[in-house]
Amino acid sequence: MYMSYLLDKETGMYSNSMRHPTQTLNSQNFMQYAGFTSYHHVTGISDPHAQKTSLWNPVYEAPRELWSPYGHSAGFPGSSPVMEQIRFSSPELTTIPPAGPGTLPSLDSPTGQYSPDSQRRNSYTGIRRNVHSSSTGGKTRTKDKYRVVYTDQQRLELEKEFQSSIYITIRRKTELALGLTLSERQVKIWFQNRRAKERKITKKKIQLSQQASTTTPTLTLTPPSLVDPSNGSMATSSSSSLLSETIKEEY
DNA sequence: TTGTGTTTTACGACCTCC
DNA sequence: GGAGGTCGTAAAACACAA
Repeated sequence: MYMSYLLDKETGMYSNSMRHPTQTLNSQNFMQYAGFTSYHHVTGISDPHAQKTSLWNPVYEAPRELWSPYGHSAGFPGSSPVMEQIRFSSPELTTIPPAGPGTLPSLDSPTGQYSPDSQRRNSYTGIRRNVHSSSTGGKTRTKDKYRVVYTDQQRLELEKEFQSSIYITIRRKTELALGLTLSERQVKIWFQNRRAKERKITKKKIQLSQQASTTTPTLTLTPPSLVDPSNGSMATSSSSSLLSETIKEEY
């Protein structure tokens, strides 16, 4: 067990975690992403596995029962009302434009200096990039612990994969690790942390809905106006940003 | 600018499954 | 026994109000 850890650390871990100035998303691949979390820059860029996603083999999905303890009802985590709201409250998850077929956006894209966050808080991104480019190889080290900041690109792809399935297969983990130049261990841990985050959000949602039901019984968790009547998914743009704001306020 | 709260990586402990 | 799961936590990175 620990052998693999060491191998990971020696090979892939932290090898590329420096946030290079050019290692950001191409502007055309970004969409407004108001409220998933303040740190995410998730959006509609081309999904290298878009076809694969649509043809996602259920075999690769984690057992459904594994979701239930964490507020996931049977089926995709988004199938419960709570999860539905959470999962599809992010514009980038509902309004991803059909991007170029099956390629990861170039990490070297010279035009990739744009992100939703950069729109919202330019000063922040500037500082942020300076921090990562000027520190010791993009790593910060205190005592014996590293904590690197993943690039927008890496987060985006990981997030998209998470939307496909909250559990990643070994194969996809390997592919993602290669594609994002992360170690498989990093991908695995990212998914673990992401699931924990999802559970946390779900828990919060449930608490709030319970509180709301006790105070205002008629209050619905998902206003009909936020649901796209055509397909039942969350509406986009303004309505989603409204919902995102709601989620954001919960923190 | 600074203090404080939140989010994001990363890890260890422990558990389950194969 | 190894791999990967959750849970809890540390600490860096970041947001934001004062």
